[in-house]
Amino acid sequence: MPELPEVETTRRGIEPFLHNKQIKSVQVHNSSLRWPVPNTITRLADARVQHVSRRGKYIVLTNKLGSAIIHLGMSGSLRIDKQTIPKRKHDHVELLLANKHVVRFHDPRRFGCFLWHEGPVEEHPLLAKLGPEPLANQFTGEYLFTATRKRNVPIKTLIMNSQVVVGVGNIYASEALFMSGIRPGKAAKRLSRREADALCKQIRDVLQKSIEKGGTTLRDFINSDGEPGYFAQSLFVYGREGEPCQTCKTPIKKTVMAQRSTFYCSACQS
DNA sequence: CTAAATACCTGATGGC
DNA sequence: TGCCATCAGGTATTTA
Repeated sequence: MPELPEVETTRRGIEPFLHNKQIKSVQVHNSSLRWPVPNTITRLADARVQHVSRRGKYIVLTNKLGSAIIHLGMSGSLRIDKQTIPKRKHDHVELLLANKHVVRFHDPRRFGCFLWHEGPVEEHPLLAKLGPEPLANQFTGEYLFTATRKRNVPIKTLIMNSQVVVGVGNIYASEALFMSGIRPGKAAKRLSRREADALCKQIRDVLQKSIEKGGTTLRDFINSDGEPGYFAQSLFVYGREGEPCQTCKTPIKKTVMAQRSTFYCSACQS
């Protein structure tokens, strides 16, 4: 599921149920996620949740003892259920709340994680080396231009590198490059300053607009209210191989880059 | 240092 | 209907 807009949509969905709330208990049904869920995760229930935050695609739940670091991987979701609703297959972790609700972490492929860290969460190894947030002021055309210098990787691969900028996943990488008129396979170091400016702006715009619309739905994304999102219909190139470009009618091409499907218009993008 | 390959896992889909 | 191959929104880690 998760591109950054879905993660932010999820964060906003669970925040009202967790902010300043006391979790009654943490129940781990299957600890074999990408890394084992530690036994210390129960400390999440030992003090009120002070913050429900996000860094890149990581959702962070913080109390005075430490932080839960949650990632949804490829197929994960967090949702709010009534405790009377039976948990489903692949509901690996549950946070039982006082008000008869439960937060359920669901992840069929188990590429996600649910870790516990004590001390400043930004110092956790998974977070320490992350690049800027795409919607933060530090993410500028100048920054992106500098980051592309001497880099021979395809620009699509570069913008998906979380050490350069966080939160740009496979869907929105293709979309932002289309909106910028830049071919995904172009070597990063060949970008002009003007192209870097445009790409920065389009990354910000596509993510911001998607967050506003509540996230893209593909396959099994369920937002925290249990309702699917509804943004897939406004993608321009992703998943549209062979369909006419909405700008020039040229059929959209599909290629593979760093083992990921990549879509672009050979006429509009250079 | 960079870049590419590999690893983790289940489920949906399409061809035969 | 069943079986098999292929693909899927992520990213840390290993290898070159």
